[in-house]
Amino acid sequence: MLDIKDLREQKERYIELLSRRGGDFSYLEEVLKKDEERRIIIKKVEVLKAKRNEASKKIGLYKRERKNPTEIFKEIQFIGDDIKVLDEQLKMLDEEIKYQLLITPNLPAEDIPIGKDEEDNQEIKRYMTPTKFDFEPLPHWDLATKLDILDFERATKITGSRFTVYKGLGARLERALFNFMLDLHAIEHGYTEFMPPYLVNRASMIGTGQFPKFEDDAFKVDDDRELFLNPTAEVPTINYYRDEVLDMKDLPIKFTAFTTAFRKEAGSAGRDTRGIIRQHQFNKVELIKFTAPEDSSKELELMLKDSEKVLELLGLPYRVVNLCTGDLGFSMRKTYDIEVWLPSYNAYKEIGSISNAEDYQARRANIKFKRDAKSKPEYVHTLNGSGLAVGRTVVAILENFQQEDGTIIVPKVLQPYMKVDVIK
RNA sequence: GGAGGAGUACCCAAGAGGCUGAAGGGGCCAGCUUGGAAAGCUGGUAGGUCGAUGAUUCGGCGCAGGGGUUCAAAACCCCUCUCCUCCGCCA
Repeated sequence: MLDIKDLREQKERYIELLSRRGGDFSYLEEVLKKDEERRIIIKKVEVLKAKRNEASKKIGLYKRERKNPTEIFKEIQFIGDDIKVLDEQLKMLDEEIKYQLLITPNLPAEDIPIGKDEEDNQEIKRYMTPTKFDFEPLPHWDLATKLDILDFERATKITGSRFTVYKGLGARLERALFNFMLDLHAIEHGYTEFMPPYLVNRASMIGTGQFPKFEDDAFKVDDDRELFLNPTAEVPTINYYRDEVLDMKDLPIKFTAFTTAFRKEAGSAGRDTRGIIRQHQFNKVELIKFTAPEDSSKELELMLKDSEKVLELLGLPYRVVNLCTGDLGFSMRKTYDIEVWLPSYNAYKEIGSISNAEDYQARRANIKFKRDAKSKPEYVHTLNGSGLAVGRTVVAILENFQQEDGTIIVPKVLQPYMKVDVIK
C-alpha cells in the first residue's frame, strides 16, 4: 500500500511513476479529495469528542460532590448525535480511501526500464549458451510420457485439466529437486527453513497484495472461515510477521519455504496448455527476506545470486532480465526474472523471479522494526524470490539433458538424491 | 462436535460504569554501593496510531477484534477470533 501522506505531498510524481506501468491512475486525485474531506471531518468530530469528554468528566466530579449536573447535560444534549453522524461519514470515507489504495499497485523503481510488456524487459546476464542437439529434441511432455514419469491424461480423470501425476523417477526427480534446493538455501545460504500452512485467510491475502484486486486467481475453500489455497509461499511467509514490530538486531530475517502453490490461472486460458509449465498446482521453493530499508537493494542482489546458484549447480543455461514497468508485479518495485532455456519453446522461459516490494507489503501487513528500544517503529522492506519453481526445473532438466534415445541424464548434484544417474 | 475457563502495556498481574494514559511486581535505563560484579538502595522510563502544529506541544482513538447501551465503559449487553481444561472423534 502506498502511504497516503506521501501521495498527498508528491501527487504528480506518484501518478507519473504509476503510469509507467500502463493504465490510468488519475483516480488518485479523487482519493486525495476524499482524504482532504476526511481530515476536515476528523477535525470537527475531535473537537466535539473533546468537549464531550470534558463534560463527562465534570459530571463525574459533580456526582461525587453531590452537585446537580443538569446544566452540563443540557450543554451536550445533542452532541452525541452529531458525533455519530460524523463518525459514520468518516468510516465510509476511510473505507473508500483504503479500498482505492489497496487496489493501487506499488510504485515502480525509478531506475527500471520503462516499457509495455515482456518485450521491453532488459536482459542483464546470460549463463551458458542455449543447449544444442545433434538430433531432434523432444518437448518434455513427450519425453515424460514415453518414460512414464508424468501422466497428464489420467490426472484429468482424478481432477481435471492443468493437473499432472508424477510417477516413479518423475516423482523422485521432483522430490530430489526441492530437497536439493532447500539444502542449498538452508545450509549453504543461511536461510531458515519454513513450512507454513497451505490455507490462508483473507487478511493474509490482502497483506501481500493478492487481494482485493486478484481474488479471481485464488482457489477459495468452501468453508465459512473464508480460506484460500496458498498461491505462493510469499503469502503465508510474509504474513508470519503481520502486525508485529521486529528488532533491528534480528534483521535481515531470511526464510526458505517449500510449499505447494495453487492458482486458478484465470487469465491464461489457452496458454502453455501442454506439459507442466502452467499448472493449477505446483511446488516451489521460495526465498523471503525482511530487511531494514537501507539494506534491501543489496539484499535483492544477494537473493538473485542465491537463486541463480540453483541453475548453475544443475548446469542449466539461463538468463536474467530486469522487468520493465509494464511487466512488473502488482506489489513490487523491482523484479529480476530468471529465465531458463527450454528447447521445446526454443526460448528462455521464466523459472523464478526475485523481487523487492520495499515497504509496500510491510505497510499492508503492518510489519515494522525498531532500530533500538527508544526509536520509532519503521516499516521493514520485504523481498521474495523463487529458489526455484520446482516443476519448471523438472521441465528444464528433462528437455536440456535428454539424449537421443529419450533417456535423461541426471545432473551430478542431484544424483545423491536420485540414487540413479540416468532416467530411463 | 459437547461442557467449562481465559484474553489488560515487553512479561506477570490489579481493576466488577466516572478521579485509569490503567495499582503492584518483573524487566529496562541512570546513579549509589563494589577492585569488578551479584544482591541491596535511590531515582527514572510505559506503547501505538490518527489529526493539528515550524519546534515545543495539544487533541481523538486504544485494555483480543467488531457492534450496542450510556452524558461517560477495560468494566454492562451481543457477535467474532484466539488460547487453556475436560469429554467425544481422529491422522
